[in-house]
Amino acid sequence: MKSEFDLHSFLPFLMHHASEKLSLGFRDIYRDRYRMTRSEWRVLATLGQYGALTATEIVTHTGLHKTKVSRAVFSIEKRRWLKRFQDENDRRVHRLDLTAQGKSAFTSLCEAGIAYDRKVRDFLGEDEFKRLSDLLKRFNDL
Amino acid sequence: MKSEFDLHSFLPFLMHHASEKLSLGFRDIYRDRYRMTRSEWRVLATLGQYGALTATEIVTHTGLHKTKVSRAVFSIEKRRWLKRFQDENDRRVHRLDLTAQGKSAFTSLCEAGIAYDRKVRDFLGEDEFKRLSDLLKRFNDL
DNA sequence: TTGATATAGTTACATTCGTAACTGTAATTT
DNA sequence: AAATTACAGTTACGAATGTAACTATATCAA
Repeated sequence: MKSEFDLHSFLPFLMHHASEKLSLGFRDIYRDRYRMTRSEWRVLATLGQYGALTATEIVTHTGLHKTKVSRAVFSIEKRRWLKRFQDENDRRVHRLDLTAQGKSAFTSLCEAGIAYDRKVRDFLGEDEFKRLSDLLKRFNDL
Repeated sequence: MKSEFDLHSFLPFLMHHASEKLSLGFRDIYRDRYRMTRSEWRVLATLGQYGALTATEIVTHTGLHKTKVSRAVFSIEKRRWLKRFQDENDRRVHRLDLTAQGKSAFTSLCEAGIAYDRKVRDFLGEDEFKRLSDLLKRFNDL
């Protein structure tokens, strides 16, 4: 009814759509190539990038819920893509470290990620791409 | 490991985070005020904005999966916020129309939406806000 | 020290989700 | 008109999710 409100111009709606489009485009890759979920991909990417971490550190890096991390770690472990090492000083903690297989999957997906990134960059244009990235980063402070 | 890939600069990741931040900020409002889910809010907003529609039309407008629409319509109907009218020419189809209660909930959430929009606009600045909206719209063509 | 509190990580449970299969109706082909 | 195909919408089912409760360990306070 009347009112100045328009769902299609509402930023949360707009943002969600763009985000889904973008996420799903890349999800097809890790899903088809390795049958991975998004949580699994993120955990793999974080471990690949930073080396051995604890589950809590992965939560901090990714913003994933700790139960998602717990489950993702479990299923990555089942594939033998990572190993746990109990921390000697604090026995609650496990260091999680990618195996050679895990690293090689990570490398393969990194390449795909870089290619995907290039595709999006070409689509938006270099300047706009940069502008968008910067704008999105500001939301961390919202 | 080496490689130029950085998850925190990866656009799908960046976008997802910004999107979640933004969506959840507004979700708190319709969730706390009416115990609604995101799908329900979107269906309500679409019917509120466009008047009576069929489920399929709602799918087209919102991009929601048809099962989500089906379920959201069912639960909005249960609250007596909408009524169904069977189409006379095509008995597969139902026109969905908000009741007075539904309209008043829509109006109330519209106001909240406009206020939220203003908040985000103030945060980003008018120019940046506009720029971001335009950039996001481009993803429809990706 | 012991008792209380905090933290790392997992698990149980109820809810939500997406895929695919289904029901009922309409449109098209033979 | 009968058979086939297409479409609107719902439902069944398995997978994924979030909340809250839990286990085990560590830290802090009395």
